[in-house]
Amino acid sequence: MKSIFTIGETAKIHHISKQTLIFYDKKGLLKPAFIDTENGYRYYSLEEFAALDVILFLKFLGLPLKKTNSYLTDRSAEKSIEVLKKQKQIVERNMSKLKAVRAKINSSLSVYEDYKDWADKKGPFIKKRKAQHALWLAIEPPYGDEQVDLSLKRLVLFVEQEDYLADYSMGSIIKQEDFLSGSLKYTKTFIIINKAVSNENYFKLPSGTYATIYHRGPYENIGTSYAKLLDFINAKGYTIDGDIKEYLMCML
Amino acid sequence: MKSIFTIGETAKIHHISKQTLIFYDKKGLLKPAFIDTENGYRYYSLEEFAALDVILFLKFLGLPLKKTNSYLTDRSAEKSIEVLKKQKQIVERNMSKLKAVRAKINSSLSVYEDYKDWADKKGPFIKKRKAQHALWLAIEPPYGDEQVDLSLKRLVLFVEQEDYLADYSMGSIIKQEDFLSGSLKYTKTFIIINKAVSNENYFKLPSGTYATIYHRGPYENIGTSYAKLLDFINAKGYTIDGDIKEYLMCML
DNA sequence: TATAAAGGATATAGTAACTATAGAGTCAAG
DNA sequence: CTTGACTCTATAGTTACTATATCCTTTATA
Repeated sequence: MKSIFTIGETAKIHHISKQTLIFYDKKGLLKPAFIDTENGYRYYSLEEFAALDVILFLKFLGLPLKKTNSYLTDRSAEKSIEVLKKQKQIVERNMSKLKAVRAKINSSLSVYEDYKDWADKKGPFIKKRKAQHALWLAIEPPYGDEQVDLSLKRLVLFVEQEDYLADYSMGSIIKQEDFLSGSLKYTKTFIIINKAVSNENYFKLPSGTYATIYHRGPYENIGTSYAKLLDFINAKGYTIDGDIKEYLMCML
Repeated sequence: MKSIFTIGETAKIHHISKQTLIFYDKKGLLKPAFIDTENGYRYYSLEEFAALDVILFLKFLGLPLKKTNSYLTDRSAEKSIEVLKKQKQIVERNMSKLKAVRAKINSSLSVYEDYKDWADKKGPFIKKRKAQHALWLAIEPPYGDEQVDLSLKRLVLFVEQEDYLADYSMGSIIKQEDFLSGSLKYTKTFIIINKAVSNENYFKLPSGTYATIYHRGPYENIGTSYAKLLDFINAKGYTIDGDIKEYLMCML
């Protein structure tokens, strides 16, 4: 049994271009079953199909062609099993990466939907929020913009090599008493991470009901937004539980 | 708040090279927040981090940089949501592709493990097999090698554009009565697919107990393997139920 | 304050894995 | 026997970096 296929058929069946097959031939990755000595036409058989399947498969997994080549040079059941097992691991890794990405998309989406919903209302509103994991860092006196910046930068650099950074969702914290007295003094910064970690600077942003306002425009005017928020809270007769968190939001 | 980071810090944090950042700058994909006019040093802020995150994210999803660029040129919550939703689809698609790949790996692995287990015994053996989906095609008289080839080729070409091709697991069928009378006449070919399809040529290879032998070496000697198989069946007093399936096996 | 290492800049060339195009020969159907 | 689909080789172009060389700037240490 040795069904033969032309280069065009082979390409079509595997959804690749003829040039790619010629390219693989030149690279020694996949030689045709034989070449017609008269006209130089390439002919492929089912054996090459199986090999090509492996090549495209490894390609899908992001393996460089050189490695694929070395895999294919000595073929045996043992080698095949080894390769397949390795691929299995890669697939699992990609799977979990994709899952993480999906989670990230969903969380980003909810933030944006949320923002879009409330953007036009401009005023403060009440929103139930899920608990979030975070790391905090103290801001040094005199609690000015520069100190806030430095603290945020340190936080980012700190979580740098860890893979638990959810996204660049971060901000600063104003103590409840300062907020109530109208003084907007930032004493801590925080950054949202994707899981609880054992670190003395870890804290959990509790789930609950949050009074929220979005501020847009020059940062100097942040005071007016906070004034509105305080008015809103007082008007509704709410009691504040915990410190005030100001999120930094960057458009995509 | 505008923490600034050097190119080195930015690269390190995002696990990419400085050159890549310079490259993105040149391509207009990601300009630094500002450039020091004195020394030409690039400085990045958290806003660029968010954008870079998106870039790397879309890159992970295999989006070409040009498209990423066009996405980033007009930023808005609406646009972000649109992009995120599109990405979500891509992620889902990749997920299901990976799942299919995993299934394929597992099935291939079981075939190879199976083969390895029995390869050295050389003789026939009994094996429980799961049900499989397949498509068959008639072989035209005089049922010679050439006709088998043509039939197999037709099968492959037939399932070409469908995405239900499990792998190139295929072969030919000998009728039970022909096998018992010692005449190895192939009357049908088949190809394994990954699901049931509504096609008149679809059939299900039932789960059950199969007497099996692996044949290696020149194809002309296949007769001796079949003889061994028949002896084995007779010696054990088994009754054959259904026709004989000969699988074509290609090493990876 | 001098100096060396670390980090920054530009510019150019090279790489992987194709893709596109040109120019010419081959095959198969009507 | 022609026409159109298919094949060949060869070369150039593309994408997204990566490597290398050469030089300038900043910063930590002697």
